[in-house]
Amino acid sequence: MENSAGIIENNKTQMRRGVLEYCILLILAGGDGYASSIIKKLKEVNIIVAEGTIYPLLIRLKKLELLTYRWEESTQGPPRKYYMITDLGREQLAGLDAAWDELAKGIEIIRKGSKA
Amino acid sequence: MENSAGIIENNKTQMRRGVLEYCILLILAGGDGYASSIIKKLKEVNIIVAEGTIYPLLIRLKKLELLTYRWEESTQGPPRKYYMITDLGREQLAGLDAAWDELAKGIEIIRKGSKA
DNA sequence: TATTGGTACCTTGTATTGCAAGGTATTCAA
DNA sequence: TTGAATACCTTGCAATACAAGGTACCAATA
Repeated sequence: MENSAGIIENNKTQMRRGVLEYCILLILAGGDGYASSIIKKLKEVNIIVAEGTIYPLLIRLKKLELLTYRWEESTQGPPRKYYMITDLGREQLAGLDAAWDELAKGIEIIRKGSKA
Repeated sequence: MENSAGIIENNKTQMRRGVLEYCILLILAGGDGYASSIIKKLKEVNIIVAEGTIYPLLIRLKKLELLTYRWEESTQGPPRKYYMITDLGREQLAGLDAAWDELAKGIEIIRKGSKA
């Protein structure tokens, strides 16, 4: 699928890219969560992510020691892997905050310029 | 390079991803330009892009008929390929505007929530 | 007439990574 | 014991940013 009609959908996917790690760290900075709960939170703000995206991502962030996890029993099914942000994770998150702000600002400037 | 020290740099790259097509359309909506002039404009707002990124991208957008180009002589060197946005390009740009707004809004919400 | 520097174009190969699709395991209720 | 819901995870594909390397044009200078 590579006709111009599909560009928007494709680009939404691309825009999510790179922002996802940031979003996960943001969400976990506000409280522990497991894969499904994170997906749900993202969906609530219209950022749609697939399971196959989240799991490898959480594993990667854990390897980088930005996250850790603990197992917790659930009354609703199998045990859940609750992820928690680490101190290092919070440190990196601050950097990502700045990176996002810079990007958003840059785009804002271009946007204003393009209307002139 | 995949230690936690490199995460920020890596993520800045990832954040650019998907936003780049949007930026190029935005810039060209404000006036025609050629590869180097686009790179320069992006650099002015701290969005750093390599040549090897821009050229394939312009070619792709041209194939999708969001852009066209004309050759124009330069007094400063070889002729330049000036890209122009098409009507279809403007149409798609409107969609990308909306996609960006939605993403930015989503992140803003998560951000506020994570500080609570 | 070289040669050098600046500008501009483009391609190839690699690494990253989102996602669709497919798979396993646990709990509970019918 | 069967089915639905919930949770976990992996494999393979496709998209794409970038580093590195290459070609070509123009003007000034040696």
